[in-house]
Amino acid sequence: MKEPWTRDEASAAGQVFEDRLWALFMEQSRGHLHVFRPLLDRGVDGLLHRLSDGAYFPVQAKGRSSLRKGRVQLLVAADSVTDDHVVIVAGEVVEGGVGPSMLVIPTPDFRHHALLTTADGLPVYSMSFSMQPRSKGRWAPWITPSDRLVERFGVPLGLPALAIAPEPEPLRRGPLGFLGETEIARVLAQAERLNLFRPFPDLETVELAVRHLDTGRVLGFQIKTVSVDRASPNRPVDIRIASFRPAPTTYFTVVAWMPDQRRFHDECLVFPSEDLLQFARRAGPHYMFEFQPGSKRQRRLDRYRRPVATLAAETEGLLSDP
DNA sequence: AGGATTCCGTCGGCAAAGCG
DNA sequence: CGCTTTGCCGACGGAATCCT
Repeated sequence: MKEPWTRDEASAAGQVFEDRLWALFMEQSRGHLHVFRPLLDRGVDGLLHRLSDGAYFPVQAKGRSSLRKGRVQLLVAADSVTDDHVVIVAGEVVEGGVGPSMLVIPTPDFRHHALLTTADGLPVYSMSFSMQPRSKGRWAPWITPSDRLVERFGVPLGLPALAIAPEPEPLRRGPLGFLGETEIARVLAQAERLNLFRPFPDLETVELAVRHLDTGRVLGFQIKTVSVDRASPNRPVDIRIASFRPAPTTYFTVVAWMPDQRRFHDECLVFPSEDLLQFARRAGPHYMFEFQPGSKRQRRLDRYRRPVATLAAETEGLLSDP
């Protein structure tokens, strides 16, 4: 048994707990559940993406480095558990791993069963739960063995590992793709009520997940970048068929970099992944179509053309209640 | 023997201390 | 100031013990 975490190590312990949690999800789901982490912490520590149906689960992780009489105690500010979509996952950090069981509980249930008290005049929820699963306290319905976490998110244990198609090109997403992804993140970051997430690790076809802070709805953007100039104003966009997973929550956006002007074209494409086959064709291992920003001749793409500047507002609209 | 009582570890709750 | 840990207390419930 090593020395207990000191005070200034406590926040580090929280980080360790988070990382072990994400690793557990990846390990237990065999690739069927992907982890996204926030670019900016706005109350959600991670998004779990269930590949079978595209569902997203926002997760708030609560790790404790010491038990209190064999129990994990949580005191959380009331205003930090107001989002009903969030699932709280709490557990213990032990040397080299996590405790044998965890609390996996939706925020509304947590608020309902925890004690609402005050700390220095501010409302705080207080609770504690035992590591022993035999206990039959009020929290028992949400206590889960740490090695069966994914079942709480609708992913059965023992699934065959999801084959990850090896990418033929060593640089599947080169500097240009990163530039486009960063541009979309920059534009979306301007929306006050959107929270951005990136996959962790970076093997998801969805490259950016966007969550609305008010409605809790999530969509994933697959970002494609083309480079256009006078000589080649019309450039192909290809999507690997092996990794293409259309889902109602998945959208594509295509931005056009203009290297001679060192900026992006004002026009981009935004379309639901389920629309792709309406205008793309098969080309070997890829689906393919051409994008020419500003063109009047690609009629089938017209309904998806957008000014980049309106992307944030458009995304907020997509995530608002219908 | 059977019911009542006591005991004790666990659980829930609350406040405050500790710490950078 | 924000966050986690610590101290302390009362309620609960199962089990051991006691009483008649």
